[in-house]
Amino acid sequence: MPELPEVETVCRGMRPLLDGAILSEVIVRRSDLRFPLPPDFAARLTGQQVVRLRRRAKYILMEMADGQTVIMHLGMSGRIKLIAAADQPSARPLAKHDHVVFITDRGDYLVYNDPRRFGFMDMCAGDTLLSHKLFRDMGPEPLGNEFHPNGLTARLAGRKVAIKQALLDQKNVVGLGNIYVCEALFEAGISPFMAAGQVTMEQLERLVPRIQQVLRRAIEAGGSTLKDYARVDGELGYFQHSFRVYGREGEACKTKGCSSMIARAVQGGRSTFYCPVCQHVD
DNA sequence: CGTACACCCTGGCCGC
DNA sequence: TGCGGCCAGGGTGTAC
Repeated sequence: MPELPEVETVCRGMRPLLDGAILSEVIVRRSDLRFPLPPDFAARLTGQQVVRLRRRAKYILMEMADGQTVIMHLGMSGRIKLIAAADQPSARPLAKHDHVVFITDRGDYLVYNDPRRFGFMDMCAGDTLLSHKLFRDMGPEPLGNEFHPNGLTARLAGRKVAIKQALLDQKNVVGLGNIYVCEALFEAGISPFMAAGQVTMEQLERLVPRIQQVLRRAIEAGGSTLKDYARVDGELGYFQHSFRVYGREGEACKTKGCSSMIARAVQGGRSTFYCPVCQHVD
C-alpha cells in the first residue's frame, strides 16, 4: 500500500485516539513479520504512554513517555485499523492477519494487519533513532526544506541509473514509491529512462515542485487505494482517480492535444507507466 | 558503481 | 469449480 501520502494519512488518523493514550494491553498474535518483533515487545510497551506520533519517510514513529520509540513499516499490504471503544462488538474484533493489537486505557483498539507480512516493527531509544540503520542513510523528506534541486543534482551527479530508479532509492529522497514516481515524472515531462546524472538542472527545477505537488494532492485525497490500503477508519483514499499514468497502460494520455497512449515498461523489475510523447521517450 | 535477479509472503485475477 | 501462472504499493541481498 503505502507511499508517503498513505503513511502520512494513516499517521494523522492515529493521532486522535493514540496521542496521550496509555497502552493498557499489547497483544502479539504473530511475531514473525518481515523481521521478528524485538524481544519482550509487548511487555516493554504495556503501561507506557504515547506522547507523539510522527512520520519519517514511509515509517510511522510512535514515541513513548519512557523515551522509547516504536518504528512501524507497512510494507506492501500493511494496514492500521482503529476501532473506537464505542464501536466495538462484545467479542474482540480481530480478523485474519491482525498481527499486533494495541489496546488503550480508553478501550480503543489499534490493529496492525498485514497479509503479506512485508511490514515490520522495531523499537529503539528515541535518541538513537537517527543512527538506527533504517534511518542513517536516508535522503531528505520531499516536503521539507532540505529537498531542493541543488541538493538533488548533487546526489544524482554522475549516476547512470535511470531517474525512475534513482527516485525510488530512499538515499536520494524518501517517501516516493512506484506510483508517485511515475506520476511526478509524467507531470514534469521527464523520461523515466534518462540517466539520473544526465537530468538537467532545468528539469530538476521542474521535477522537485511536481513531486511536492503530487504528494500534497495525494495527502489531501487521503492517499490512493488500489487494493489493500484504507485509512484508519476504513474509508478509502481517492487519489487513484487522479492518476495520469499509473495503471493506465493502453489508455489515452490525458494531456490536452496529446493523442498518445500510455505505455508500460519494466525497470528494476517494477512497472513504469509513462507517456512516450509528453515525456519525450524515443 | 550498475544491472539483473531472487527473495520475503499472501491473495486476487486471468486464462484454460 | 479448480489450477497454474502472473501480478502487486517495499526493501534487501546476491552475483556478475
